[in-house]
Amino acid sequence: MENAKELSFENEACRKTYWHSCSHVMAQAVKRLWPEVRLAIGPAIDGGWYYDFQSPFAFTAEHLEQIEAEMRNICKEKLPLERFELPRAEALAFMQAEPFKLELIRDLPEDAAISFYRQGEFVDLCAGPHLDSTGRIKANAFKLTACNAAYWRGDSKRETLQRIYGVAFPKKEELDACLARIEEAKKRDHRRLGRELGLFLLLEEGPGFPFYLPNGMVLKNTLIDYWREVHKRYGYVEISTPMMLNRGLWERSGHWQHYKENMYTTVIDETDFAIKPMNCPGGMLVYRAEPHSYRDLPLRVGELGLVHRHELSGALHGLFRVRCFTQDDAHIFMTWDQMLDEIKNVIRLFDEVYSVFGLQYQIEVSTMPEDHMGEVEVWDFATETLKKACEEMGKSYVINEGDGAFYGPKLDFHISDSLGRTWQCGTIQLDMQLPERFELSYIGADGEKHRPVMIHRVVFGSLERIIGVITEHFAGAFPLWLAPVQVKVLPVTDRAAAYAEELCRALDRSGFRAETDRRSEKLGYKIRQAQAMKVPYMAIVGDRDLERQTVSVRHRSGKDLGAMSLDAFTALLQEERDTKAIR
RNA sequence: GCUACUGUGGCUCAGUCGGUAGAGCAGCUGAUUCGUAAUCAGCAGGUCGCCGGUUCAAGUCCGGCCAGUAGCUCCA
Repeated sequence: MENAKELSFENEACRKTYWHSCSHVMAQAVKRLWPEVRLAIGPAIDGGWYYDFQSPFAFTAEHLEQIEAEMRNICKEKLPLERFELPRAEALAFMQAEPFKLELIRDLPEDAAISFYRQGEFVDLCAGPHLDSTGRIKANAFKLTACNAAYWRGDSKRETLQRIYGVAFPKKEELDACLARIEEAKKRDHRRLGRELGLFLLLEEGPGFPFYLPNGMVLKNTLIDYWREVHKRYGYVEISTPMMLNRGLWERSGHWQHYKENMYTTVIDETDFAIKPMNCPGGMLVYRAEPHSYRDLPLRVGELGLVHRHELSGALHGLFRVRCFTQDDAHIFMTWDQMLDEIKNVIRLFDEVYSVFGLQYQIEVSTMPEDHMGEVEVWDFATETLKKACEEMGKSYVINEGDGAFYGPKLDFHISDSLGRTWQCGTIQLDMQLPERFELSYIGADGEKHRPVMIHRVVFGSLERIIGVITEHFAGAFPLWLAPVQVKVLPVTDRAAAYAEELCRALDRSGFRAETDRRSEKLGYKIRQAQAMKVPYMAIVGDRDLERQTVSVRHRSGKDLGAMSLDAFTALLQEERDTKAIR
């Protein structure tokens, strides 16, 4: 008989089975400790499992420890997990004490075989599969990581349940590594780094409205410079549309009817106005302002648009989810024939941008939702074109069934950072509706008016989100080209202060962001502070350097690059900056 | 918005059974001039998130708001 060590954790199905059994063991432990707690559902998820409970009291960290202890007992008891089936009526009777389970059973098809799993005194409604014994679970290699609220069936109008999350591995060392990763992620939290590095501020006076500090502004502007350079190369033009437009415009775009809850509105001269939550309607007006020829297409119009959305207070999260942000938007107007090539062109651009940051990504194709507008055939064609573009670019993708916008299917780019966490940033959304609503047209080769297709796309998602992502990805140690301060000049004594200032000015003239730390502190102290600010290079100058007209260069990695001439140092910096190297 | 939790000087935290606040770091001043991750001394800084209640007395108890954290919902 195989033992737990031989369990394959390589494949997803095996991991999910293991975690699913863990969730049953956890539920069993909870029922042993507090029989009055009601069971909802407990699936395996990416990286672990959860179980939702309805409990008369709130679970705390102490409760989780109690549950873990009981789970270890259950593992030691080596209870076999046995499957059995019951006809519907008996199943309902059997689960009568569990109202959530009853609801689940009632929602199963009339003729479905209703399966259960038993382990000792505990039985749960479950389709399986499971491990054959609770003894297979490594008792020292799991942990209950969190307890939080969740709605029954994900519906905010229904009961609020308590969800307990857990992680488990076949070996204790893997659990420890996982917990260490969680700790590392905390250290990289962009909200903490944002404060420490002087990037941005979030204040009570403006919930969800970030303030940019000088260092954050350098970072943001550098990203914008790069964005403009790339987009120019890919054939984009740039526009800017107003922050506030009248009600008629938002009614035409459909936002007034469908998005009003999220919009900030006001009245000016007895007319309703709304602050833009999206840039597209303004972009439509620009397109419509003059006639277009098929020769102009594809027309790629970029806009770094500042948008405001009244997000739910509980949804706000650092720079990842704010109420005011700059989308690196672009609207591309084209013919149906151009769609495939144009989408490939956008994917190419995304590829280039993400690789500069050393970010990997996974593409998701979101297909037609139930609540949609337009003909099914048009949707099919558009969706197939998105898939084909990925395939021709050699990109794999997963399908996200029914998750498209009501106006068209989309490609979502899920970026994964250096800790393997994923973030949704880039998206390419086909829009078959706005050109219709705004009656956009172009004159074809046949001299007739035609309706263009449009795509919305963002690479960064928003400047705020990408700043948050790369701050955590680089743990605040930005590559030279992005670093707010690139060189810190550190005089060892006051005798070298003037020389230090001179060096700093020379670096500035060469286009580098350099600062001098002239305080009469010891060198070690100044280095410590420069390190804390993650400044890429420290240019140390003392009597020796003064005498030989050199600079002693230290990299933030701790590496001492020794004394060199200013020219040599500048050349080194230039090479690293211009290649956007990650060091 | 919902559930749970949190809210003390710029930051990290202490404050015991309610008796009108402490530390370290950062800051400022002075001394020190010291070559690769913390020199020493002194000074200054808080109506304890806000409003109300209980009490002779509230940072400490109660209520309501606000903000934040974890998640749910939503999403760039």
